[in-house]
Amino acid sequence: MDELRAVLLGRMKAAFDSVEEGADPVLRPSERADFQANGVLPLAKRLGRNPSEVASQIIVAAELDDVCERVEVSGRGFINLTISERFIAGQLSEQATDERLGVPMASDPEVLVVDYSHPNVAKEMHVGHLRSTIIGDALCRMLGFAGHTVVRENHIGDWGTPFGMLIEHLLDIGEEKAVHELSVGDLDTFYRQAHVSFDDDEQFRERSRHRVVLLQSGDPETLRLWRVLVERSVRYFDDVYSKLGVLLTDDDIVGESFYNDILSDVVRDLEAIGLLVESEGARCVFPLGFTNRDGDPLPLIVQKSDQGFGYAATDLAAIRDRVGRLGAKCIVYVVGAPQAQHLEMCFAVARMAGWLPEPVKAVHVAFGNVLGADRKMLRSRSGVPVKLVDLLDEAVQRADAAVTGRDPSLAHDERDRVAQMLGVGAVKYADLSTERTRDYTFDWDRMLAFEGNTGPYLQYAHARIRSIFRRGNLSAPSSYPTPNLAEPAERALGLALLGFAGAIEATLEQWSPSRLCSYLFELATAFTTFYETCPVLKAPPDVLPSRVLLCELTGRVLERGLDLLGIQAPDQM
RNA sequence: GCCCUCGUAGCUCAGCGGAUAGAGCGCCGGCCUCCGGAGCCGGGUGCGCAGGUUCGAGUCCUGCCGGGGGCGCCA
Repeated sequence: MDELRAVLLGRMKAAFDSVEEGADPVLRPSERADFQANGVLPLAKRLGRNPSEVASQIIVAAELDDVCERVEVSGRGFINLTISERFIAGQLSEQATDERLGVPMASDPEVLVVDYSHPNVAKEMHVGHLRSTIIGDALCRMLGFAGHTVVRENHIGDWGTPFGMLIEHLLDIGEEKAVHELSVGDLDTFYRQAHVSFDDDEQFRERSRHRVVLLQSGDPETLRLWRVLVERSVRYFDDVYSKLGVLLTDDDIVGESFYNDILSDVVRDLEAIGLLVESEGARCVFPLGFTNRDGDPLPLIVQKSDQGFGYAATDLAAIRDRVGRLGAKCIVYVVGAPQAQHLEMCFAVARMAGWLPEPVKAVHVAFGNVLGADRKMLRSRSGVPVKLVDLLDEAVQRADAAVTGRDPSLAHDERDRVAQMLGVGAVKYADLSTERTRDYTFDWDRMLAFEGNTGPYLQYAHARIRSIFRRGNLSAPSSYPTPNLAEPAERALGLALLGFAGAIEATLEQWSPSRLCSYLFELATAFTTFYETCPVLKAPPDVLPSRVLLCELTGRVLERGLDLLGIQAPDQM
């Protein structure tokens, strides 16, 4: 199905081509009409011609009679386009019968690897993991919906020197107690105590170092203890993921340890290519364009002076594996902004080594911090980072309080379910709706508000639609009429509905779920205006089916849109 | 010191080189015999500063100011 914007763009492009091959129409939404083409001015400038004359020529060439009811040149050469009601209505009929709601499948489906969440074994998940996990989740959902093959990879921290300390601590408190602590999700205590011992006890430090050696040399008992830590932690992560409602499963876990066996190959191959340089005892690659504070070349340390492998080695191995074994055409890293330089260096080295050959892309989807009311990194009263589970539990609790009493007809278990959807949805939406590169301030009252650009507002709009269907004893129509858009609110809602595909496209282009959030908010706003001015159940018989269609379609777009963000939409709330 | 990033209304945030820079919250004023008032309509002072590129700059470039981050063996 041809989406409205795509049709317009096609016509305009052809018309611009007829004046100058390849000229960009610069088609944009307009406040003065439905769309405007801004490309005339630069084109006329290049050709040294009169803008309004060029505009007229383009309008004739575009042949928009079946799409637009009004096409006019205004200002110094803008082309304003007003879509005809008939065309909008026709597009809506198509969208309504389309299971994909007008969203086209990608014309060039690719294999994409998305690296996100990556918690550390035996370490608490905090709000820092929240952003990576839900932004990554939303992107995976949208990429999949767009028809791409998405490989989710959860690169958990399951290897490295801290494991000497963690295993020794496990032995000190006893395996049974350790398993218990990890099982009930008390990872903070476990990790902190291990660290305290490491800091205070020279003997413990010595044992830890020795344990690292045992681990790396494959000592069976040490490996068994290591597995206990990993398995227990993974179970805990699963609990959090299930609370959060994200797609990640155990099958997506590709931890750092997965690459152990090929790290030496990475180093060997870098050496064979001649990229490896020994510096201060470490084996490094110096990619061009990176300097340290003295202006000297900055190394990517692949193998440390103690012969251990740095995380750069693991990251390089992962790139090679993802391109080579998985056939990735694009690798997406949903990782905090501070790692920008490290990732760029890894990408640069991988390119030099030929492990990231030209058409293959590597993208850093960076994000900012979650701040508390004091504008600093969100922390609990005691000053430690907030546990993700605590955050989610509180969200559900607050949502439950908000729902209680609002709708007495809800049964208790149903209310619990709704509180779950609202609370978790509110947290996710608050995060996703902020442009990801910015820091954002965490504020319970705002994110759980039922007004404004919030999760609950969108869920509410959806629930109202369902309510109409319940009250009117309506079911989803089996065939769709051509909608009547005589009322301005009907027309505006219709146009908003047709923007769904474009919103998803923009989101993926910029790897920024906030684009889809903005769209859904606009759609919900357009719906509420429609809802206020256009009665549905009490509508005259000739427009009733049309309004039912608009409601039904809006409900589906909202539900699908929220779903692509990883947010559930209850039928009542 | 160098590099990255952010700076938009009282607050929280949108703005893909285009016309008079938009929402939400809060504040003020309207609207309901009406499908869920958790609503709708109206009301406004703002792009950190200074240059530059452009027919046109919140958007691109340079410098400065301010917040955050990074800058060799933690991941």
